[in-house]
Amino acid sequence: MDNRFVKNAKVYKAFCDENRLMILSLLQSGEKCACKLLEELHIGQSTLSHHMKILCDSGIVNSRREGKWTHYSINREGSRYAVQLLRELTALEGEAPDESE
Amino acid sequence: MDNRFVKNAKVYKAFCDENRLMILSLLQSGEKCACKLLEELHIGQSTLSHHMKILCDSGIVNSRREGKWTHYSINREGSRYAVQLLRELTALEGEAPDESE
DNA sequence: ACTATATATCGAAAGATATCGATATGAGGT
DNA sequence: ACCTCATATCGATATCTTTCGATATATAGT
Repeated sequence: MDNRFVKNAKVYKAFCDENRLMILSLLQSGEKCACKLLEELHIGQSTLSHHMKILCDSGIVNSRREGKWTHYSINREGSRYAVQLLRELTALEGEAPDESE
Repeated sequence: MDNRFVKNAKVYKAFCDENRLMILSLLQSGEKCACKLLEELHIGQSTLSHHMKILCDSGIVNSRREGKWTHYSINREGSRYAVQLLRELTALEGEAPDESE
């Protein structure tokens, strides 16, 4: 299997779990530390940490350590890449990849 | 958990498996029947059927029965929705959701 | 009605992921 | 040095996903 497919699949792992979508929606209002996210979600601390790792690995979320806290935010660069790649994945040949739509 | 998150997560299940990305890339050159897809992939027939079900359920792929054959194609409507939703999921509040970028 | 072909569904096994509680790490304060 | 708090990692378990081979369904041709 083309390794590119494996790598690209990983990007969308970020979006195929409902807890991670919830986390992303919480980050839309801006950077938040893990403890703040934890308050809003009904999951354990180690579970959150696991999801944050997947979100960061997929390039969709940034983490920033500041003292004891880890602050998370949506990564603009990674998000743009995910959107652009999705356009390409669903484009038809000969079509401009979904720019105008 | 907000049911919307569960539903949206399902859309991106289409993209988080390398075989399904491979299938999508095969469909970019146009509609193909299952048997044609099967030739190109190193998976069993029942496995392909399983992946096609997930792709159809996520709204990214259309199926069209014609006699013995089932023809699959990329669903423009569903793809546009997935791209647009991804923009919204990764947008920051107060920002136009990634239109200009 | 029988046969062949394409696809879907079923049931089992293997693998991956989500979840938890416990423990480890790391940073700050006392 | 010790303690506390925030987060990460570990190990176990439960659940979900992928995969397969076998079987069922559906269609077309004989």
